[in-house]
Amino acid sequence: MKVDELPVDERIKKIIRDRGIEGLYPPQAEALKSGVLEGKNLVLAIPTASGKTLVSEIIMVNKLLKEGGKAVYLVPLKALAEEKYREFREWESLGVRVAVTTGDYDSTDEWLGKYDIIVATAEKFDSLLRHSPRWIKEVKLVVADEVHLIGSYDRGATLEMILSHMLGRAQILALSATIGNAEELAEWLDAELIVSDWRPVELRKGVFHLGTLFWEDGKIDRYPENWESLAVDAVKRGKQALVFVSTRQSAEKEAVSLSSKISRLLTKPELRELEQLISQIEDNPTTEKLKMALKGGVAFHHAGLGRAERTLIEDAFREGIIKVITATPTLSAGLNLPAFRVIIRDTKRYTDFGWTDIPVLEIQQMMGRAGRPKYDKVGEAIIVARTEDPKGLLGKYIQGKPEKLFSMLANEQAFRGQVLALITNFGVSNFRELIGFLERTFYAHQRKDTASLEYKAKDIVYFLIENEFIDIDLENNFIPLPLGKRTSQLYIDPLTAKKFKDAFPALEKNPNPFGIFQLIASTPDMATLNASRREMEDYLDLAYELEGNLYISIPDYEDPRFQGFLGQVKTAKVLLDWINEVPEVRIYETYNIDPGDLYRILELADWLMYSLVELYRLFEPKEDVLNYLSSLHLRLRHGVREELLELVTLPNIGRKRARALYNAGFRTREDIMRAKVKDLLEVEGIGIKIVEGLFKHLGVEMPGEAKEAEKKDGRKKGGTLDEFLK
DNA sequence: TATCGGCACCTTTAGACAGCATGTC
DNA sequence: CTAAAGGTGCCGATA
Repeated sequence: MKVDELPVDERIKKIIRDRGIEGLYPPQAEALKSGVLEGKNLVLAIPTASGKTLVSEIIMVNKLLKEGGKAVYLVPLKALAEEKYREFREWESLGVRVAVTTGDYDSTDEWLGKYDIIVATAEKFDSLLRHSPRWIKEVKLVVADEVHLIGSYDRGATLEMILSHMLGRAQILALSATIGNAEELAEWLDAELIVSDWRPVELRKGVFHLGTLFWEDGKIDRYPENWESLAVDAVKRGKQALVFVSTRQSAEKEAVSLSSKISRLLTKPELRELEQLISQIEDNPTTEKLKMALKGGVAFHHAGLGRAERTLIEDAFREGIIKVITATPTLSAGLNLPAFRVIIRDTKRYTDFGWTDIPVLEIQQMMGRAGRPKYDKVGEAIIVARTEDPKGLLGKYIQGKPEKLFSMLANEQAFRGQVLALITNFGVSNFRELIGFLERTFYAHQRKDTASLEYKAKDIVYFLIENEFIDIDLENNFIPLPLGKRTSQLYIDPLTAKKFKDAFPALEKNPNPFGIFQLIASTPDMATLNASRREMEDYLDLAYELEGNLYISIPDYEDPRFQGFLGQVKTAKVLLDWINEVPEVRIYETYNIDPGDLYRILELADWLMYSLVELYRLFEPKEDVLNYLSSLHLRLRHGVREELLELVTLPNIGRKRARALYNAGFRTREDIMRAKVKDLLEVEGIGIKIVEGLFKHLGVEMPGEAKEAEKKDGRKKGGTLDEFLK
């Protein structure tokens, strides 16, 4: 189908043609002819990179131009939200205003009212629904990207609830990977269904076993026995490869190993570019290995890397500077990062239940990464059989069908929060109405019988009443209580809120960081570290040493919570180090964690600490305790001791610069306002740009001497910070 | 007696969403 | 519930 023939606004066609697109892919054309443009719901199950985004763009913009209102685009990852936001902004030339909102970004509900397309993570939109801003009723279209995540154990329920809420209130466009029961999903959504495996780049799939590569069409290629030759071969042919493995350690090891083989194939300019790349990376134990691998044009990619490193690697791979990435599943569902050849080294994964086969759906998504649309005629996806039977892998993952999707609404933790929200935020005022709502869900559609779900809902309602989240009157009507409302808005698990509430009496008597951090770490919303076998004794000792500061009693060795408790102690200790200004690198070394792990822990602890303070407010707070908690929250956010809290509010001043300033004698805002530029520049980490920012913020005129100082800037600074850290 | 190599046993294991008020090193 | 790689520590052999 030609773009010109599209039954949409002329301005849309022009923008598409300006992108260099003249014709639509068959599945795109089919989708647009399905009736979506007339307002019908649609489930579109087609491979990644076959143009789902363009279809949704056309549908969104056409609807907005025709009817006004708003479109919401839901994604599963924050990084994906940013990516889509950048893409959609192209439509701003038509007067369509685009916004992103995730936990990282702006959240003032009414602020979003000014925008037409809102890109959001599912959880963020769920949270927005709970706050019910006025503009919600203007939402006329919801696009759910990666809708198959409805079947994800921990996050599926959220998506399912959003769609249950919006079904009938807005048009729904559900974008899915190929799944086993797309019809079922479409029936539920009262939607047209389009399934296709058409791809813009041909995909060849095969299994590699001991040097033999069995293609699905029966052809056979021979390689050296080690699977690494597949990656080396791709680079030899001037292409790139993506290698999926199951553990971080493997990713790092294989990256370094491949690097030595691939560096020989690189040209001088390529090596120089890599050197340049390496010089941009900050030093820590994790990046040391990364740098080693990068010397040969290879990188590993996993959640232990910091954000800066991740984006650096992704960008350099897109530009072709990096030839091979070895990755854990971080990359399997995330960003758009295709490569000529995808090599799947592992098809098993470690979970809470031990080692399990990775679902067909996920392996197929990894394989779908093969082939760069503008550069390759074909893409190759190869599964490596090491100990497995190659025929079995071929049958299961290449010729086999992906799994069916199952509703995960009944997942206890997710359901608990959703039931609470229905009562406190969505006006469900008795059990009958609750059941009424549940009957609209995918769970009900799929299972027909909602008896077990009702049973669970009843248990949760009792739990909520017993713990004063809600009340129930004589006519069995639900009455939301402040604890329930706040818990739902804070978006924390009711169980987390209960733990906080139960701890308040003890906390009031002895507010202290260790006890509070252990409490936070014991919460189901927190990702805790695990104490390794050899660390166990250390953390047990620490727990006994600080026993008086804990708000719980230390579990017995035989207690099933024992192992978890030690992990909580370890997590609490990391947080303790953080607020005592222990340098990051030392934290990585001491606790054997990666930068990404620390970032994650801090992000969660910050959110939960805020929630703790907010909930404490509801229970006749004592002034001094409240102040203590607020101050501890700030220390946690900035990673500083109490005395730096004032400095750290200044722009561009974090824990390091604040400490350097403080030790150099600049202890308050006034100190800085009175300071000479020359003296400030003496402080480690403070350059002319920072001083300008500080003075601007404080409303101080920049004296003329500053220009002169700028020339001198760059020489060695006094080592105040190092001195402190000794 | 110090050092090395082999071998059996032990240990460990992916990822990432949410609040709020504005700017890290 | 369904594994496999890397690390650790012991043992004995060797110089």
